[in-house]
Amino acid sequence: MPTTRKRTPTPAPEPRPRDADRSQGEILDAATAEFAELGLGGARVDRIAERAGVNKRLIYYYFGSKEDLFRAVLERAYERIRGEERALSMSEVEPIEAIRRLIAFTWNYYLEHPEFLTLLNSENLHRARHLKKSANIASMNSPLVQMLAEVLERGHRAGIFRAGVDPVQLYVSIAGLAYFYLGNSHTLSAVFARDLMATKAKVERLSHMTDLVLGYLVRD
Amino acid sequence: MPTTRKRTPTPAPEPRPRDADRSQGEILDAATAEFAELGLGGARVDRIAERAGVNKRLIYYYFGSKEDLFRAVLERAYERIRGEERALSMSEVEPIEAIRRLIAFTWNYYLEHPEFLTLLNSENLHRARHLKKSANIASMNSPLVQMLAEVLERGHRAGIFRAGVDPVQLYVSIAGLAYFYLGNSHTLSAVFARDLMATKAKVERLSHMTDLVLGYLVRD
Amino acid sequence: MPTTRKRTPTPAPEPRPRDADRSQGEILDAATAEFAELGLGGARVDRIAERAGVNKRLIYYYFGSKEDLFRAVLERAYERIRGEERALSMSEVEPIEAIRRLIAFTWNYYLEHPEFLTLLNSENLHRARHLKKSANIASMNSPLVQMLAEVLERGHRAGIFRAGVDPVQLYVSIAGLAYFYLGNSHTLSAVFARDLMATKAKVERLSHMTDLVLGYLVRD
Amino acid sequence: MPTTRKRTPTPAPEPRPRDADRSQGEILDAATAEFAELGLGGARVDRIAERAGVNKRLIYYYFGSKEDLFRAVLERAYERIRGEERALSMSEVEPIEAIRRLIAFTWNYYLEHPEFLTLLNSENLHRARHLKKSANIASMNSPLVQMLAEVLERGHRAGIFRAGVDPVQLYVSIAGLAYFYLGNSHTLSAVFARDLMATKAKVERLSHMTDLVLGYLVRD
DNA sequence: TATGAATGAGAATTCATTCAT
DNA sequence: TATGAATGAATTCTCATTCAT
Repeated sequence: MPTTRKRTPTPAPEPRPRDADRSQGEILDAATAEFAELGLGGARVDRIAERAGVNKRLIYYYFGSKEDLFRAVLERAYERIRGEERALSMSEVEPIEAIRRLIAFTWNYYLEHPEFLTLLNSENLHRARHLKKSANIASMNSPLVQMLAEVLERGHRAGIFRAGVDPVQLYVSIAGLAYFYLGNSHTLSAVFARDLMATKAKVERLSHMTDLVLGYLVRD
Repeated sequence: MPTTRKRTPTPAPEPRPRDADRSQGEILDAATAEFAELGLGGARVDRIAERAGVNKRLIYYYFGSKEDLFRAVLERAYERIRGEERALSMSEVEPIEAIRRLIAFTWNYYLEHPEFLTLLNSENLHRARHLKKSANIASMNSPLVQMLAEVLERGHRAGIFRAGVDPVQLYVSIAGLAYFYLGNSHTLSAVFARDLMATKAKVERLSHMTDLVLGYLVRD
Repeated sequence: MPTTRKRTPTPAPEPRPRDADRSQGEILDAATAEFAELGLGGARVDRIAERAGVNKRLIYYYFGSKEDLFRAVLERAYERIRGEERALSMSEVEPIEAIRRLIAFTWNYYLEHPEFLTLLNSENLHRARHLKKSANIASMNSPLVQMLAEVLERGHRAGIFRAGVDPVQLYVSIAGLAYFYLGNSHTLSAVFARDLMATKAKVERLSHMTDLVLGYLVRD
Repeated sequence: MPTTRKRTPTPAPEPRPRDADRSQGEILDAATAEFAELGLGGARVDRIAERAGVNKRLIYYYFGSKEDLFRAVLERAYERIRGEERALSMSEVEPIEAIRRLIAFTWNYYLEHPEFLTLLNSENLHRARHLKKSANIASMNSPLVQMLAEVLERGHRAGIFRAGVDPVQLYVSIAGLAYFYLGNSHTLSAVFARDLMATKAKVERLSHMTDLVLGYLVRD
C-alpha cells in the first residue's frame, strides 16, 4: 500500500460495532425465520447466528438458551400482530363493513406473515409450553374479540345481524378459515393438485370466507 | 454346570416372533405417536424403536430412513382418514342432515385423531416434501369433495341451499373451522384463559360450526 | 395365463437351483470385485451378496466371515496368476525374447486384471495377515523366478547378458515398473495432468520398460 | 466442604491450551497415521481424535468430514515430499551422481515415510477422488521431473547418457522400483519366504535399482 | 459487548453377524 | 442348500452449550 492509505489501519474484518439493541433485533429476526422454516426441533442455533451475522455466543449472552430464544420470538410475534390488530378501526364503520375488514385483515396478516402460522403450529406442538411461561400472555388477548363483540352487538341492535353470536367463536372461526387454507397450502395443493397460492385462488378464497361469514350473520 | 439344571430355561426377553407385517405395523404405530407428539425434527428413532418394542436396526431394515418412515406414517394416516370418509353416507340422507354429518364427522375425526393434525402441520412445515414423493397422493384426494358437490347440487335443486357454492372451498372451510380450534387449542386456551377442550366448550364449538355453515348455506 | 402354461406352477421368483459350486463361484466373483473396488474396509457383505445374487446368509455358510472370504478371494487371485505364469514358455525361446515376453506378460496381466493390484494393496495394508494364514502360500511362489533364473543363466552363458543379476530382484523390478504405473494411474494422471491410460501412453510405457530392462541386461 | 481443603486443585485433565494451529496439526498427524495404517475405510474418526488427544468434535469443527480430513492429510503429504524434493541438488553435480542421488532419495523417502505409500494406495483405490477435488494439485507436480530432464540432457550432451529418454517415464520407473518393493514388502516377504526389510536386503535393493537404471542410461 | 476454540451427550445410520425356518 | 427377519455394537456426524480471552 504505497500511496493510498486506509483510515483505519486494520485490514482485518471490521469488528461489528457494539450495539446491543441492534444485535438483539437481528438475532430475533434470524431466529424468527429459522424457527418458522424449521420448527423448534429443526432450528439450529449455529444457523441462527450465521443468519444474524453474530457470534453464536452472543445468542446465549442475550437469550440464555434456544428455548428462551424461541419464547422471545413468540412474544414478539404476538406483540406485533396485537399491535396491528389494535390499529384496525372497526368501531367507526357500519357493521357489515367492519366484518369485512376483520376478515380481510386476518387473511392479509396471515398471508404477509406466514412465519406467524408456523410459529403457532410449533408452539401448539409443544402444548403452549413457552407461552405459558411468558409473563405477558394476559395482555396479549386479542383486542379483536372486544371489537368484534361491539360490532356484533351494534349490528344486532340495528336489526342487521342475527342474535346470540359468541364473539370468541366467531373470531376463532374467521381465523380458522384463513389459517387452515394458508397454513396447509402445501399439502392441500398437493392433494387437490391445484395451486392454492395462485393469485386468483387467493382472491376467491377471501371472497368465499366473507360470503360464508356474512351469509351466516346477516338476517334477511 | 454338571449337576444343577435350570428350572426355567432362562426368562430372557422372549425373541420376538418373526412376523414382518406385525413388526412393520408396530413400528408405524410407534412412529405415528412419536412424530405426532414431537414433529419430524423432535422425533427420535431410538424412541420409536423403544415404543415399538423392536430393535432400532429393524426400522432401517424396513423403512430405510427416518424421512422415509415419516412418509410411510403420513401415507397411512391419509389412507385411514380416506377410508373413514368413504364410509360416510351423505348421499342417502336429505341435504341438511348430510351437511350436519359432514361437519360432525370432520370434527369428531380430528378430535379422536389429534395425531392427524400435528402430522399435517409437520408436513406443511416441510412444504409437503414427503407427500410429493408419495406415489399415491392422487388417489388420496378426499371423496368428501365429490359427495359434498352432490349434496350441494341436490340441496340447491330442492330450493334449500344457495347457488354457486364451490365444494372445495366449503370443504376447506369446514375442515378449517374444526382444525384451527383443535389444533391450536393449547395456545388458544392460554390466550383466552379458558379451557377450549372442556366438554361443554367442545359441544358449543360443534354447534357454532354447524350454525355457521348452515346459516350460510340455507336459503330462507 | 389362459393358454400357455408354465412347467413349474409357482409364479414366484424361481428359487435359485441348489448348486453349491456355482453359488460359491458367484460369491467369489462378487467379492473379488467388491474388495478390489473398495478395499477390505470399504467392502460390504450386503453388497457382495447382492452382486452375487445370493442371500447374505449363504456367504457365511460357505466362507464363515468377511475376513475368511477375503482370504479365499486372495488365494484364488494368486492361483489364477500363477496358473497363467506357468503357461509362459520362456525356456523355449532365446533369452532376449524371453525377457520381452516376461515383461509383456506382467504388463498385460496387470492391465487386464486391475483387481489383482488393488487386492495386493489391501493385503499389504493389512501386513499380509490373510496370506500368512493361507496354507498354500508356499506353493504359490511364482514359477517366473525359476524361469527367469534359467533365462538369465542361459543369456549369460551365451555372452548376451551381464553377470550377477539376482532373478528375484529383477522379477520384483519388472513387476514394480508395471505395477506402479498401472496401480497409481489415477493419482499419477492427476498429478501429471495427462492420461496415463490412453492407448498411446500404454504402448510407450511397455516400450520404455522393455528398453530399460534390456538396456541394463544386454552386454555390448 | 467447610473445613478441609484440596491441596492440589484437582489433577483433572488439563484443558488443552487454545491453539488452533496446534490442534489442527495434531489432528493431521494422528489422521495421517490412522489412514496410513488402516486405509480410508478402516480408519476411525474416534481413534484419530484419541490419537490426537482432542475432542472428536474438533475434527469436524476444523475439517468438516472424514473425507475432507483425508484430503487434507493427502495434501500435506504431497506438500512435504515436494518440499524435500525441491531441496535435492541435482543440477550441481555430475549426471551419474545426480541419478544416484535421485534414486537414493526416492528410496529413502519411501523407506522413512511408509505412510506416503499407503496413503497413495488408498487414494488410488478411490480413483484419486480427493486429489481431484484439491485445488493445489497442479502446483504439486514433482520438481524432480524438471530436474531429471535437465540431468538427462546434460548427460547426453556430455556423451555419457543415451538419447531419447523420457524424463517422466524414467521418474515413474525409479519410483516404481522403490515403491513396489517397499509397499508390497509384506506380501513379497510372505511369498518369497524371506525378509525383504532386513538391512542387508534393503542395501542390496538400492544397489540393484541403481545398477538397473544406470546400466540402462550410461553409454559404453 | 464480542468471539474463536472446545466439548459431552446424543443422533441417525451402518455393519457384520446370527436366528428361525 | 437357501433365505427373510432380527440384532448389538459400532460409526459418522450433530447440536446445544461452555470456555477463555
